[in-house]
Amino acid sequence: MTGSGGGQTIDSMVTTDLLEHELLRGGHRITEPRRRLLSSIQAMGDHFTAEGLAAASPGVGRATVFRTLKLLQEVEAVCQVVLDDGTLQYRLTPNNAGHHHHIVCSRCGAVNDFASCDIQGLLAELARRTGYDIETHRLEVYGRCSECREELGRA
Amino acid sequence: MTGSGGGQTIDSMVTTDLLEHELLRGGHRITEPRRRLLSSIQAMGDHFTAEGLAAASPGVGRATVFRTLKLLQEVEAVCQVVLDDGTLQYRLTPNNAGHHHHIVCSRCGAVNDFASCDIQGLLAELARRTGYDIETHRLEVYGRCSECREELGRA
DNA sequence: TTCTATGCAAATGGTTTGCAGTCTA
DNA sequence: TAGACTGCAAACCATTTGCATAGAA
Repeated sequence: MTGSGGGQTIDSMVTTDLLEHELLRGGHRITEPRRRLLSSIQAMGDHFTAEGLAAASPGVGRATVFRTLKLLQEVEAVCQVVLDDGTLQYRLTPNNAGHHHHIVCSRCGAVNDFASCDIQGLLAELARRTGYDIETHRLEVYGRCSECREELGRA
Repeated sequence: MTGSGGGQTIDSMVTTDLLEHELLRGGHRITEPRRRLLSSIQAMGDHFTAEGLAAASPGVGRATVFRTLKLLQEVEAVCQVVLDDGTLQYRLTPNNAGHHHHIVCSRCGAVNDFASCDIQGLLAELARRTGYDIETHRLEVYGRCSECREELGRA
């Protein structure tokens, strides 16, 4: 269950391997606690909190959780998701995708990504109007995922 | 200096009055500490931090700063700005504008608003593709304001 | 063996809460 | 006067840091 072979889907195996690979590429070591964290991360699916990750990885110190999380961010293996209420969640970066955004379910917390950045036009005009040299942007979309909509509809 | 008459511009006076008005409309009282905070807020211009507001309002307790800040947010008189690094800033809501976004200078921290939400098309397609019922979104743009660009260019 | 990574616990930064006293409407 | 508001200090929560130890290369 915690190993990297088990009954996992090919996707999750690849994901874990990718994570380890990213760490190695960044010049970091693959240690037991890190392996456990990576495993927990992919077991938790599309989104997780630092707190949840710590809870799902007993025996791993809190500091290590945060240190590893920061490492994974540097290596761009995971990214932060800003929730509606300002809370932070984390998410596996999809296939090392570079720039992308999140659409978050405000009920169940599910996170999906989208890369289509049709705001380039908007940004260009914004740059023209404000005189800014635009570097980046942060776009998070909030709503109800289809599952939650169904559940609510039934209730 | 702390009063509402002083050498202030008409704009800032109006702003302060608007703030007081919003508080009243929300069923809240206008007290001395609050008056001081409102005054500090408009004196600080387009953006400020809780910390800065507290510093600019000596004699007003930290708790009151945060309580008032929360109040002003509820009344939609000020809004939060998420900085590049995840830090929070606050900003006067421009003319009670409803939905709007921020463009933040990553060097000097200046904040400007823009309301042009040309992402409706993007959001619509996103809704279609993901099955989400989209409620809101958060868009923050980061870059260098024209002044900072000039300064850097000169250096 | 060397140097990175870990765990613990204490420190931190930012924000919130409890409470008795103060002030506004 | 009644109840909202305040200041203080303590409580909180999430994250970070110091340090001695354990582990990977």
